[in-house]
Amino acid sequence: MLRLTKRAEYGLTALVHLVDHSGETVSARKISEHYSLPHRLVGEALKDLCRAGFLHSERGPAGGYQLARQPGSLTVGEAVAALEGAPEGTDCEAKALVGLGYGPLGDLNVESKCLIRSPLHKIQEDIWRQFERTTIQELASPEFTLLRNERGTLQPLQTSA
Amino acid sequence: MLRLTKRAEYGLTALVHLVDHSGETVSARKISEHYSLPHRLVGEALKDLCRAGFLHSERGPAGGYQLARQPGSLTVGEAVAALEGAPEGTDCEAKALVGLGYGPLGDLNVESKCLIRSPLHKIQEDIWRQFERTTIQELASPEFTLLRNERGTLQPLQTSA
DNA sequence: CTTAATTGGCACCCGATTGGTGCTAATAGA
DNA sequence: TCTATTAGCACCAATCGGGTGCCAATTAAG
Repeated sequence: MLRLTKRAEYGLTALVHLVDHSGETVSARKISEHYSLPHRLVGEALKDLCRAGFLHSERGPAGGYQLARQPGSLTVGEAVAALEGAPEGTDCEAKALVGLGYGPLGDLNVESKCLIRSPLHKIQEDIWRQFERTTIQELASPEFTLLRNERGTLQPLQTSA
Repeated sequence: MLRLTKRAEYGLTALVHLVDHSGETVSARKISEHYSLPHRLVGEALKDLCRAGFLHSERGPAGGYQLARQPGSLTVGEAVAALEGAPEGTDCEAKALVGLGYGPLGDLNVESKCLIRSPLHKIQEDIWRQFERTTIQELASPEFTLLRNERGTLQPLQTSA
């Protein structure tokens, strides 16, 4: 539960590989063979990342993919969103709309249920904030992450907040 | 993606209701009707929570459920674990074991893939830490949560760390 | 020019998971 | 006795995710 899809896992793995091989043009087959993953799915994930503009692609026998952005500026959140789609709002939001009169169910006091919405929504937001705070640079070089951990795992970055 | 199951959603909703009606014995049917949810599934969720020891149950026409623990000491993580099962480790862990020689695939350099494991695992742990830091008391009374937010959303609790 | 290896873009299948229900006990109040 | 509840399953149907098939477009190498 609360797990990432294989598509996201493969995509992040490929991103890490591309970070470790910056400048090279690496094919989906190379990546899949290197990590012993189904090469077709790795290809699909790479297509997603390419469609999102995170990668450059070249066709042909010497083709492959290359990072189009700096590893430190591409976040896990962006990548996961491109690989799995944007986080869907809880359907409780829809019911909140119903409670506000946008639906056919008027007299049900559904709104009281949605007392639960905001805290759960907050948790979801915290999760995503975590994703958006982690860059693929940190994925590729764990020591980078370890440094940040010494300062406090969940500490907000001082620049923004 | 990264969503909770309906079972967990209904269970948390029921817990919030029981917090708001502390001392009363409320039946699954009452809760389901109040929030217009499928009463059988609400019942299943309540059974789970009861099996986990979070609720007291009484049978018979006047039966129902009651909180067995203080709302401030029952965390969302505990409830979700009881409703959805414990968080399964990434199968990348299994592959890490393979990389260490516990499996039939020896020469694949799978371990390099698992460079991605620790950061992703860390993210998963952060998510769970978030769940275990949030109590159903906070779910039931959002203003409680708001107070905590003013002190910094992701700040570790000072008691433990 | 031909061939091969790649990306691009779908459609599709199959197995697992999930939402939801049926059924039958056990309990207990009216 | 009757009824409304919890307890514990088994089961079904729909959705979703992992994975594959297929074909077109591109491009390097022969």
